[in-house]
Amino acid sequence: MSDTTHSFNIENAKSQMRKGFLEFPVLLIIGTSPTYAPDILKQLKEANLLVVEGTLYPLLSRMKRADLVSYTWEESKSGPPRKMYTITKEGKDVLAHLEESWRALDTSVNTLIKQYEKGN
Amino acid sequence: MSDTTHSFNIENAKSQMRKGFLEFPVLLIIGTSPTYAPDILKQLKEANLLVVEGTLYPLLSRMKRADLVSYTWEESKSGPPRKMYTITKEGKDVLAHLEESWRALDTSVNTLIKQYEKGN
DNA sequence: TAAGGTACTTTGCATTGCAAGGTACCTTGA
DNA sequence: TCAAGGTACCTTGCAATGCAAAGTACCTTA
Repeated sequence: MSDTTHSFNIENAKSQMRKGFLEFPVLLIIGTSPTYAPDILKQLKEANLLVVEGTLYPLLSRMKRADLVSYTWEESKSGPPRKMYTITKEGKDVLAHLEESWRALDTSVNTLIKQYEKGN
Repeated sequence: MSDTTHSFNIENAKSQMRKGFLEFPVLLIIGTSPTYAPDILKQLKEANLLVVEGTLYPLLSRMKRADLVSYTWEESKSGPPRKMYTITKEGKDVLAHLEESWRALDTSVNTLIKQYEKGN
């Protein structure tokens, strides 16, 4: 019930998968290994999922607010301190649902593509 | 250059793939065979891509405005006339780009998933 | 000819993505 | 030592999407 107050409601994971797509890859990256924003941007870029600061920072804030991730400040040898993000237990649960939704979407779309190509 | 005036600019097909995802499956459906809105809704539902009228109709209008689809009125034996949508030449071109973007996205995400699962 | 089904449209809101601009910390080298 | 440049984080304002809900209009049929 308390889930309805924020946007990471598991029940509409499928809807979320379409509306706000980026939380999925970002959560995957943080889930793989704790990181901070500029590194996430770099990884997204390497994966050909271009995202910019103005998109990522608000997204991270939302995920923090929804308790999908947590962060600790960590000193750097080359500049100001970094917010190192780590996935939470709840984040892992949501991630599992997002992954399921992704696979369903993947299957659906690829089916539509096959139908399209069958007709030339 | 005139492409920048509407939202189906091929150059940001990749960005579009994330922001407005639905145009891709809808264009696939219309491209496979001419149809009208309620039938598109039915096909999307069968593909587990739930969409509602309030989303689909404006999307169809946008695609019409961008010349990705055209329509003709067609009489029905069970109610008011229908707007039968057909994909245009330009629509097929855009669809090819969207498909390419989709495959890239598909690969990227599945790579991130594998990396995540490798670390447990 | 009224009732109900089918089809299309519009309005208003919440949310996302992004460009652009801003703040603050830290290192380095002149 | 302190200015310059790099790194990191944050915010604001706009355009666009997704959706619920309400509305219009056509057509069949009982």
